[in-house]
Amino acid sequence: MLSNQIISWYLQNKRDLPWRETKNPYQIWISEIMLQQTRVASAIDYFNRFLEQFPTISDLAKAEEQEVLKLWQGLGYYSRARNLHTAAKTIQLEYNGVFPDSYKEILKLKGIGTYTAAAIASFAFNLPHAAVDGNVYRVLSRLYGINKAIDSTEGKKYFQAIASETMGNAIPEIYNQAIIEFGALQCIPRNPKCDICPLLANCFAHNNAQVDQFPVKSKQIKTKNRYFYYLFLSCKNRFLIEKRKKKDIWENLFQYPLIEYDKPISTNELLQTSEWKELFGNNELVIHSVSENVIHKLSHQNLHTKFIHIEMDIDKMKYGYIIINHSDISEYPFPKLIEDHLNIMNKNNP
DNA sequence: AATTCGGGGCA
DNA sequence: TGCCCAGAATT
Repeated sequence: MLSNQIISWYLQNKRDLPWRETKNPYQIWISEIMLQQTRVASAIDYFNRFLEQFPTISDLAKAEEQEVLKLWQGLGYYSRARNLHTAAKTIQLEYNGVFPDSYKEILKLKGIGTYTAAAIASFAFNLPHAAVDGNVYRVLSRLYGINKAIDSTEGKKYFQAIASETMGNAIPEIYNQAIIEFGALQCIPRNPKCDICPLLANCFAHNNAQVDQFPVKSKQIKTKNRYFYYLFLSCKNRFLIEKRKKKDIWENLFQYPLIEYDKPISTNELLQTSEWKELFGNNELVIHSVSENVIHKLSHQNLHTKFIHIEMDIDKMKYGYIIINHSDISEYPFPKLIEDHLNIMNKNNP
């Protein structure tokens, strides 16, 4: 039986991962959120730090969002951290602090979709729900030669049904881990290890020399270019930041005052913009330096960025910005782009 | 149904 | 460089 073959492979090849040492639904929940669109290797340190600072649901629910985001700094997809915090407060209020133990209730929580609900339900409570993630799409599509697009509504529904069938009566908590691990280590995206695959004889993709044709995706990503001019306004050990509040990248993270333009412009042109004039008025300032163009690449955006280092009396800046000391950086969550610049400034001026 | 949300690893 | 990663929410 297929599920037994996969489980057998798993028991011989599985990795030791911190979230596999617990049945605590809270800890499993944290791991699953962190692992959304994120590699295992990237998540491990974040997982350990997070549980050290927030050992229980109650600790997380009582925290400030800013603390949660700070722990998430660098991991990306920050709505995960905001939703995690929201859901912790929901569990505290509506479930008396006890993590819900049914798929239906788990699915209601903010930031938990069908995959994560099935994962938690099976890993923590051994409930029979097939968890279908990117690994499972890849394994099943190759095994059965399924050419339905995994990013279409029809495809998702179809794969969910096939996944449930394939799971059969296998032990959910083990089977789900097994097929996911199989996809992560054995049936990997490029150059899968078919030469040592236990499912080789029954694999449609391999038997038809189409391993690189699965899974099928319909949409393709297109990237936009944005042009950021970050103003590093410093005076001795202090500088200005602001909180990003719009529904855009990095919501509720902090950054330097920003002038964004729809096309690249020179520093001289920047000085003529209405944004610049609005910002500084007649204040005296000295442009200490202008950085090289830093291209920060996100999945859907290329951020062409320059850091303008300006020395001035920052107490004369208009209301709306936060003046912080360099020693207080650890209290504010910053995007990687800003974090990198802060590290450079810190290295040059310790 | 299509778009948007980070950042890193790898051939 | 392009693709993908233990996806979900929003439009």
